[in-house]
Amino acid sequence: MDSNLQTPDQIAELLVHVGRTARREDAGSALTAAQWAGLRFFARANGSTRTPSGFASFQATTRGTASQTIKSLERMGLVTGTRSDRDRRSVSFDLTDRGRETLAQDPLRDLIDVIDNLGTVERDRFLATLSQLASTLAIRRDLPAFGTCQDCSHYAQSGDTAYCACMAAELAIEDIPKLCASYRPSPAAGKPKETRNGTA
Amino acid sequence: MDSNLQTPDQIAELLVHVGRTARREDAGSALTAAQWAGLRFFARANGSTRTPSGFASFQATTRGTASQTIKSLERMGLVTGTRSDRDRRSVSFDLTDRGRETLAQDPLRDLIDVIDNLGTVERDRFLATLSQLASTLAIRRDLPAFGTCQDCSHYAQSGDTAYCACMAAELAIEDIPKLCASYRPSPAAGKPKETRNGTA
DNA sequence: GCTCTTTAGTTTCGAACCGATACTAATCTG
DNA sequence: CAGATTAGTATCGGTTCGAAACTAAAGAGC
Repeated sequence: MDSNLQTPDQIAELLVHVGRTARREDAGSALTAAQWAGLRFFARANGSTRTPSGFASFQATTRGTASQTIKSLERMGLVTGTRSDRDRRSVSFDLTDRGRETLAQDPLRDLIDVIDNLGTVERDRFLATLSQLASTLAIRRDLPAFGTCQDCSHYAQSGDTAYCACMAAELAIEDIPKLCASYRPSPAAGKPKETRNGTA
Repeated sequence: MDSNLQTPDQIAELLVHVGRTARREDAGSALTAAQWAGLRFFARANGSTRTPSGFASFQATTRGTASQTIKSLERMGLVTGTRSDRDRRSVSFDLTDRGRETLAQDPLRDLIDVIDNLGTVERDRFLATLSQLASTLAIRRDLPAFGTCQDCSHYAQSGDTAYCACMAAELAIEDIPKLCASYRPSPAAGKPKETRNGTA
């Protein structure tokens, strides 16, 4: 009971610790921590999100810093940028083949493997709690929440096609499980309840 | 099901992301991220662990870097070091009163509050999974696991006094819930089973 | 006793990371 | 079409961090 009071502290610290330990091992590795983060981000974020600005807010850093990191990845031939047609200011980055090869050696793989060995139920529960922490924390800090489209309240599935109320457009199939900067947690996120198809 | 394959990736990335977001906010804050980490560590680690080396492996950094961080904390009057009598090479650091005051404004408090708002069951489950990840990952990386003495297989309670098989000595009461670098997960860690007072 | 090795801690140096600032260019507002 | 806003880039300087070299204490082997 006395130890119960400091449990949240323990958890918070442990969480930071695991995050840090997992990221580490950049030494001797081909890329720096920031570069790995970039590579991961561009692999997992949807089309409208994998821009310098998107990466900057995901990393909780400035656009200038993000731009540098991206440039270094580009110099190494791991990502390529293409300007958007709809907004000529905006640049979207994709992994090259070499980028994908490199990502396969992500030092985070150790952590991924360890997570993979959890039971399905435990893993899903863990993910649910973790997402909730992420959203709540982001709201508290007034930062974008960064969840996947499929869990987003902007998301609606109608027949074969998916629709995003935020973009006011159809959603590419490959973008459904990807990260979006405009993510807004849907009311029942994480709980495998029956879906309430409300007013949307 | 196809999304199931990448769930571990998602979790891993999210974990790193939350860790990073939570640590952030050093800007405008009195201390840097590394300094906060040090302050936290020296507040939560037991006597034989809160040394420069202990901090270094907890942070997954080098002893040199750890030494610098500690020195800066010492200059600010937040920690004080005392040489061990048993080993004149070793220095143990404690928080000063100012250190404790400062720690109360830990930017991690946001995350702690968010965790605090979880239900008890969910929180405990989350902690159990997280600790398991931490231990497994540490073993895989051949790093110290850093758990609390009370969950350690070296720990034995006999009547009023606690004993640590690793130090081959009695354990101070205040050290029982603290972090130790020599931590080894006990077989039934995390599961609130009845205690098996075995051979120790 | 004495040497060799290992371990705790510190120092120094160079590279990186990152935030701030100033800038260009495209879009939006009215 | 002028002003405001937003996406992205370039440059500068401070901070941090990892690698390597170093001192000093403890242990190992004889």
